[in-house]
Amino acid sequence: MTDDAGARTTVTQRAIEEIKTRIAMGEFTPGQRLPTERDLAADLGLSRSSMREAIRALTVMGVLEARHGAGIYVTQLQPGDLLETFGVVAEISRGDTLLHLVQVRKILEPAAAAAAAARIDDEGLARLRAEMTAMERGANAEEIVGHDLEFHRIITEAAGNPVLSAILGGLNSRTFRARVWRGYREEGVFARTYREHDAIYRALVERDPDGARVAAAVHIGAVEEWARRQQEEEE
Amino acid sequence: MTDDAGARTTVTQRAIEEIKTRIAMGEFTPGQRLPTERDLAADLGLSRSSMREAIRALTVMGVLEARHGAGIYVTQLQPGDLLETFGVVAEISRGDTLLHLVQVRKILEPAAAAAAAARIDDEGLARLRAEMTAMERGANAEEIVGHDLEFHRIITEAAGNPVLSAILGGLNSRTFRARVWRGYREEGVFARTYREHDAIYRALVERDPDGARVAAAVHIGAVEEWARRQQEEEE
DNA sequence: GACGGAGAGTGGTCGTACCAATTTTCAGTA
DNA sequence: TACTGAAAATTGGTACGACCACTCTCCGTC
Repeated sequence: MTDDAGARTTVTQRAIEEIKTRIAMGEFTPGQRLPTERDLAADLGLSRSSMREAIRALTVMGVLEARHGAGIYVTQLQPGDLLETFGVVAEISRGDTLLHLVQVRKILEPAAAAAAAARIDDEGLARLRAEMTAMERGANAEEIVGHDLEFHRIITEAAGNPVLSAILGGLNSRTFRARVWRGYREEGVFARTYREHDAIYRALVERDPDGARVAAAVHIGAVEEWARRQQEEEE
Repeated sequence: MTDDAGARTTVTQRAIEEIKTRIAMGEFTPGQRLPTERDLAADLGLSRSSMREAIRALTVMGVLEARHGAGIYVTQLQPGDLLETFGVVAEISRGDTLLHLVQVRKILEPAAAAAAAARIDDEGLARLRAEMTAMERGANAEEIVGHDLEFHRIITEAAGNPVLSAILGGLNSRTFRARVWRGYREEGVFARTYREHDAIYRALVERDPDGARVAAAVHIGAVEEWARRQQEEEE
């Protein structure tokens, strides 16, 4: 406040950057309990209120976790933590961005399916089978969405890249998924989806990366068609 | 505080969700000025301090922007806004996650290069040429890093998908890039990088999507080798 | 009409008091 | 001595009020 470093910034933003830097430099490590809010505020030279704002920001970013009465902890800093807010883009976007988002999925999901074809174990395959069955039996859209999500999540996990999982997890948020299912008004869409899931599943069973890649691309292609229609309706 | 919805949450978190919902439902629109902090707090039934924490969180998420003395605004909600914190994963990660991050780039950058081959205009090509020249003339690592980043950014922009641009923007953060360049200790690495950039550039000039895809994959493959060595050294 | 200054409004910061959840300490009992 | 339960202390969460720093609007003057 007395001294501005040329750029107009806030003490809270400075505290955010300082904590991030200390983490990046290894001074604060994954899972570590930090000093108390009060001590951090004193250490970094700002009020407790402003420090709380910084902590809230870092919490939302997945860097810190506040436990009421117990202290402030650095998260494990896993991609799942750090990309927690990634889903907001899927929740909020419409029109153009929705389409662009699906097009990114069209790049990533075939690659994930190909990697999964090489790596998925028998338990993973059994769980995929179970999700497909549960989807068939689904009583309502919400249940179907849940199993649809789980089907994709199992494949993505099997690909073995947590960054990829976190990104696809965000792109595949429940809210977004429910929008897609609600947007499917034509008859026969469930049957087609089931067939597409089955094609992916069979390629995984055969350990056929290219087959899985193509099947996933066809499947996402249908979602892309939907998103393109959404975009056109909004114009 | 008087009424908990089963799950233990905070009034601040509730306010965050409420604002997000109002945006997703179209009640608050891109670029709109929101009611004042004081009014929002009264409207949502919490204190101004807690409301400020919520606003800070939404600001860091790229959903809102606070202008000192002028009010709180909804951002344009573009992918570049909403994925602003995406870069934290690149800034903080090391070891395994660094490698996984590069592997995601290895999926996305070839796809971006292929799309760019179909779409880039003459101006884009000229700018790529200029960045390659500037990189050759770079006086120090920082300058080289800047032009390296810009080279990749031009290609990604030319692909025409803002979600993809934002993701690769985050994966390609300056901090991360500087780490890679600092990690390059062998001789000849600059020359190889230049050759790889040139191969990408030539494929773009030829409007050859597959050529661009392969050239980009080779280029990222080298970064992957570096990340793999980083991981092994840390074990 | 243009410019400058004053006042009002609004975000940013600080400090204090108190509440809500967790952890630690202490006393009592077996 | 060890264990348990209650009380005290600690720590995050919330609210409030005062004041500072910045922006915007309005009004007066040239």
